[in-house]
Amino acid sequence: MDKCAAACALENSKLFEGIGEEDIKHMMECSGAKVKKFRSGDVICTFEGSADKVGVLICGEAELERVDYSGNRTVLEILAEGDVFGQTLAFGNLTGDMLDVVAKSSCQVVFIPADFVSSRCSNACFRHSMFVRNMLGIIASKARSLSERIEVLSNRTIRDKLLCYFAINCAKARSDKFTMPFSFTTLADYICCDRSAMMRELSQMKEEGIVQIDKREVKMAS
Amino acid sequence: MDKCAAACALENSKLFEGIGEEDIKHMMECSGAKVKKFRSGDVICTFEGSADKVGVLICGEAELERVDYSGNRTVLEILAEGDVFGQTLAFGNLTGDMLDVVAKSSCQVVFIPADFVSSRCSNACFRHSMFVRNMLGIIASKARSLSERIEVLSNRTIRDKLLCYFAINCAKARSDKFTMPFSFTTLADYICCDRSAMMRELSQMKEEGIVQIDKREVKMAS
DNA sequence: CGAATGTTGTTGCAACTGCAACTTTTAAGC
DNA sequence: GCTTAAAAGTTGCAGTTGCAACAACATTCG
Repeated sequence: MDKCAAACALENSKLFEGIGEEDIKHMMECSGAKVKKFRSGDVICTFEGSADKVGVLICGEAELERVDYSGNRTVLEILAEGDVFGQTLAFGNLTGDMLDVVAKSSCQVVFIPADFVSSRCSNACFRHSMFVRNMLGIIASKARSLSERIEVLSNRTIRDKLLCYFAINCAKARSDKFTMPFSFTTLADYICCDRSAMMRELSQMKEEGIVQIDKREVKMAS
Repeated sequence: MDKCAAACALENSKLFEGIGEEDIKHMMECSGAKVKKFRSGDVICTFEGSADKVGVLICGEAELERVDYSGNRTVLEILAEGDVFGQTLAFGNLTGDMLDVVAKSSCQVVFIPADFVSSRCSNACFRHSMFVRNMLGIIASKARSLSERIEVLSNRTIRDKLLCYFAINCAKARSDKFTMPFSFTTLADYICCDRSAMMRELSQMKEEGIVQIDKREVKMAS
């Protein structure tokens, strides 16, 4: 038995916030949604001929990854509990690269047919509008985090990307320090640059006294 | 009189799709939304102490721009008719840089208090849920275009960024060519690199016969 | 425990890119 | 139609970055 299955249930998800257990059950039937479980390393979803479903990560951690023609892996998105992914919402995979969502720990995922979200519920579920409203909140926060990443990526040098990323996270923590949610290897993917080049830049910044780094805690000089 | 004011009205916006003219009028009052007009060059919105409003570009073109501490202008987003912007949805302006939405032509914008979108309508408007559903569609398409840009930016070299951008747009046009919606100067901002460096790369690519460029029409070699 | 796997940290070098400083073309405004 | 501003197109150069190839830790797991 994995932790995930025991600890989490549908009613804890942002998606069903404010909706009673009974109603959720009814909606799951009404929409034709399905819950699936995955183990760390499993491919949750590939953007190939997949039907138009929306996936919601109920619990666990996952990543949306791209593998381009020359084999480079890029983390396009880091997905946490409550995050949404899906063909309609994300990438149309227009470039032909491999694109998939991979579990980074034990995961539980709900797949909901996209038309249930966007159309009127044909069964006229009582809670349907609440569900749409919750979905709105989730996607809005997704848009926020995408925007945030673009803000980081819009910087032209590695140093500026790092400073921007650090500044944003310090601001979030309302402090001059914060703890990175992932490894430096993943950070390099997140800011889209070579890991060794990033490490070189980090070393220099440490030497110049701009930042202090202890494990995954980053502290910026005032 | 500018074209914009004559040609467009609220009911043509995606936001009010499927909602009757009368209902729209009622909702506008109910929500406390306001319509404002802008001319090319006007600053539509600054992300300073602004209240929590959602802006919808009803007609015209605008850009979300950032000006960093050293004066570099970056186009963070290109906004077209029906696009949404706002503090909650976009950047929290955590880095302290200047951030504003600037009109690129005559524009009409609706400002809607954010709580009207996310909360239950206290007046229990009949069309409120339809409105939320439309907003969902708009934000989802925004998330899509943000994702698309991240896909472009995640490439490490200018050449790969260009190829990615071209590939996506050819795929959208279902053709081996497409017409750029903006200038090369703006494209450089969009892919976040130096314009002259981009032009240099483009020249080389033309020489190598990878692409053909005529004005704003880009054609890729099969 | 020891092996295997993943993360951190470094370095040399060639290639790429940002910057500055121009000229030439287009487009826009009066 | 003329003036002005914006966009396109070039180039040299110095500084940055990607790439390849390691070494040193750290973690996980049978």
